[in-house]
Amino acid sequence: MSSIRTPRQKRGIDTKERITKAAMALFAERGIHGTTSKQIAKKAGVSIGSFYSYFKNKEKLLIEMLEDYVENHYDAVWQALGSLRMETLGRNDLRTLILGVFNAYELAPEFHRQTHALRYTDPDIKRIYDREREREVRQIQFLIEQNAGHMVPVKDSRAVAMVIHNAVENVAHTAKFYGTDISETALADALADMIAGLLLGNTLSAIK
Amino acid sequence: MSSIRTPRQKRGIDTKERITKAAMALFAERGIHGTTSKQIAKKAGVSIGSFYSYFKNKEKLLIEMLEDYVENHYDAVWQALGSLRMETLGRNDLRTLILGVFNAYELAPEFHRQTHALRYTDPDIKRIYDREREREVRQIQFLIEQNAGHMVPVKDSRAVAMVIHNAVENVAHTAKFYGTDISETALADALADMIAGLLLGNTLSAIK
Amino acid sequence: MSSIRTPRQKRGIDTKERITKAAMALFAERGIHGTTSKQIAKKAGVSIGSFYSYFKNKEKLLIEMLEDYVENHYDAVWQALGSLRMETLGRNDLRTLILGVFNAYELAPEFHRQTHALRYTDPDIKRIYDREREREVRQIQFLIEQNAGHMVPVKDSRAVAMVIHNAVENVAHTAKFYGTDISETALADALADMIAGLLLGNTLSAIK
Amino acid sequence: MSSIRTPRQKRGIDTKERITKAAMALFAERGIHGTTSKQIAKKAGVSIGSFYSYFKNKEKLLIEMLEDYVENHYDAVWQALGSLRMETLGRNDLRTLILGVFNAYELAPEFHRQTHALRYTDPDIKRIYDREREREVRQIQFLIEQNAGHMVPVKDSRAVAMVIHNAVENVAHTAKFYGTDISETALADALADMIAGLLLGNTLSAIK
DNA sequence: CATGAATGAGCTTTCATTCAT
DNA sequence: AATGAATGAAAGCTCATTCAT
Repeated sequence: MSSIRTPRQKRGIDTKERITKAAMALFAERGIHGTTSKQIAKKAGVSIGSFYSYFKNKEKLLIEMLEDYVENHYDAVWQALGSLRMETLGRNDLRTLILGVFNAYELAPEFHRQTHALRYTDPDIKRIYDREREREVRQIQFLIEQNAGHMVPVKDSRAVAMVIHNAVENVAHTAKFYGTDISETALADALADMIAGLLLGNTLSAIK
Repeated sequence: MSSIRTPRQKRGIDTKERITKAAMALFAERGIHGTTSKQIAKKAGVSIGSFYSYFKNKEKLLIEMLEDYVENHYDAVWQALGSLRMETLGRNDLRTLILGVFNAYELAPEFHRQTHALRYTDPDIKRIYDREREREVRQIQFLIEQNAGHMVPVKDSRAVAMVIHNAVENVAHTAKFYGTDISETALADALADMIAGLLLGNTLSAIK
Repeated sequence: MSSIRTPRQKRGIDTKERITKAAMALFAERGIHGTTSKQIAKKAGVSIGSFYSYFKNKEKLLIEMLEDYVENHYDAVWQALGSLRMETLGRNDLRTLILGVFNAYELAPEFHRQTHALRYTDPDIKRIYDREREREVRQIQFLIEQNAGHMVPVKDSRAVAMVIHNAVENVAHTAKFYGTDISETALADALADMIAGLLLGNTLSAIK
Repeated sequence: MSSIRTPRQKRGIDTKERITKAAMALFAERGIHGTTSKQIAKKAGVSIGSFYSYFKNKEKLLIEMLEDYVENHYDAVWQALGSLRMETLGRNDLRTLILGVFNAYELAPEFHRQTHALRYTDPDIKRIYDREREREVRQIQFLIEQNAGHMVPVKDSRAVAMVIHNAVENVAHTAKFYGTDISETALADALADMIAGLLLGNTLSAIK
């Protein structure tokens, strides 16, 4: 019966958004597992019944929020790309890109952290993050292949792209989630050197 | 008060071990959050009362198991190190080390995956993994500094060590937790190239 | 969070009352400590979830019930007062008042007995009974002071009021809770004589 | 089987006493319900198995302790009596006796408070306190009857004795358990006046 | 005799979800 | 459409007591 409502009018859209906003705030504040559907409904100023007419269940709400989020995160990650000219791509451009990635985590760090935890555990969430990873790896791979002429030749561009992606992602997590006494710029420098060493065969920047 | 039993006799040690074994199996099978203390006790063939006389609560059991585990994991990660001579450390030695790290994940992959998820969420677990990371980063940093003579000079050895650690860790997670169509050896090759590019300034191996 | 429901509609009020009634019956039957929240819910024909949406916990239920009860008990204790004229207050009026107090215990003797036991032990319950005692002592003190003209002068009217209160209370407990072979009227007579001896300086009644 | 040990040798007596002492301290500290048999055994430096070979169960321990205690309490209550000459018993002697009763509560006030709470609830404890009350009431009644010549004649000496006992007991509880801003001496004065008014027909003391 | 490991019934409480109004 | 009262499975944990060693 009770089919899930897909809001078409303004009021419905507002309500759905209010729920999403409330959930985002509460997830950040007390964790996903620590937040109950009642709390979300209350914070959104909506009855629990309404909540369940907009979202089949808590899990579906989370999935929907996450799909939205990764879209935005992806855009934020790659927005710096537009301003770079590939033919002259150098170690400092890598550094800029990396800092752009770090920045993208400011969008909703707690939500990212919380959901990424579930990637190890929840198959639906894993699927979303895996799909996202695939997109980013392909993007990196595309860049490598497009610029093969200016770079050290690469045996397995997909493996290389994956390794670069994983390195950047985990260093971003260290910087943004786990914390470290090392500064973000120092991390970005080392990371840029490492990737430059691989792709550009040029480690002079590290020597400087 | 509720003094936790520290078993001294054979029987007590057996019991504690049986609980730990049962927990390990169940955590892998249905996840940490999906496993109840009653289930663990039942699988261990022990009363729930016994469970709670050996462990203050589920959390404490987990912590104790994890402390044990990371110790073993650390040993497994670095065991390949003994057979290497630093003066001649080359790209292929890095590759061997990396495959050794991948291998260390076979110890208890599901347990590692499940607990690492909680690193984002549970402060006690975060502390353990952070401590472990520190240990490994220091080890890498030590290697870098010891072999400074044979390597490309490095500006900030701690940041470099952290970046290398993060890269290897996340690629291992991709290989062992998230899954990918890329083979482990291809990943290890790309990773070895990347680190060699940074430290050895020598990417010919990638070109071969 | 776990916002406790304050029922506004008929259904909710019914439910809350059903819980209260069931609790009252079970407390009398098997004691407060011997009654579980599940039993109460079951007897009230309500789910355990409902129980906990009306009362934060068993303790809070008890407190709410007790606050209600002492209010009614107080009214019952003093209702006989209205018909007395102070200027002519005599030993027999005291006797009437005392029997009125005894009677007030018929409201819910088991509940009174059970909760009064906790006065020695539970701070919240102690607070309620202490507040009630204060109210009654003030009432007695007021009567003494209002009628100072017709009475033996009293040095410390508050101490005297407390002593009278305590005497009447404990004799009522003997009559209603602990039991004795002495009849209630005999106790009331002795008590009236004692108080009359103190306030009216007139113990002839005892001789009669 | 496991019949309860009645210790005849010194060591056994010591052990039993150590358990009793430990229980007394813990009952005072955390309440009777808040104390577990394990805690008692631990504090007594005895195994839980030993505990149960000296006492059939926690309840029996409590009963045994209480029987002992009321004996001592009774002695303490009446010790002031020896020094009084009945023929000349006056209001101030009553006051002295009352202060003696108050004092007797210093023996183990928390234990008295805790156990007296159970009088309303636990039949075995009720029996002990009822028996004790009977003893004291008889003692008072005896005094009244012995001194009938010097006193206002009394209709029902048993009822009078009960009323006096109840008054004194409850005022002692107010002073020692519930607490009040009225001083103990003020309470004793008012109480002495009240009893004197009943027995001695003499309230001049109150007037001074 | 002493020990303390083991037992397990039973308690309180939470929360995702449903459905009558 | 919106509401929120009602549900109940299920979790974590305690503690008096027993009995094999």
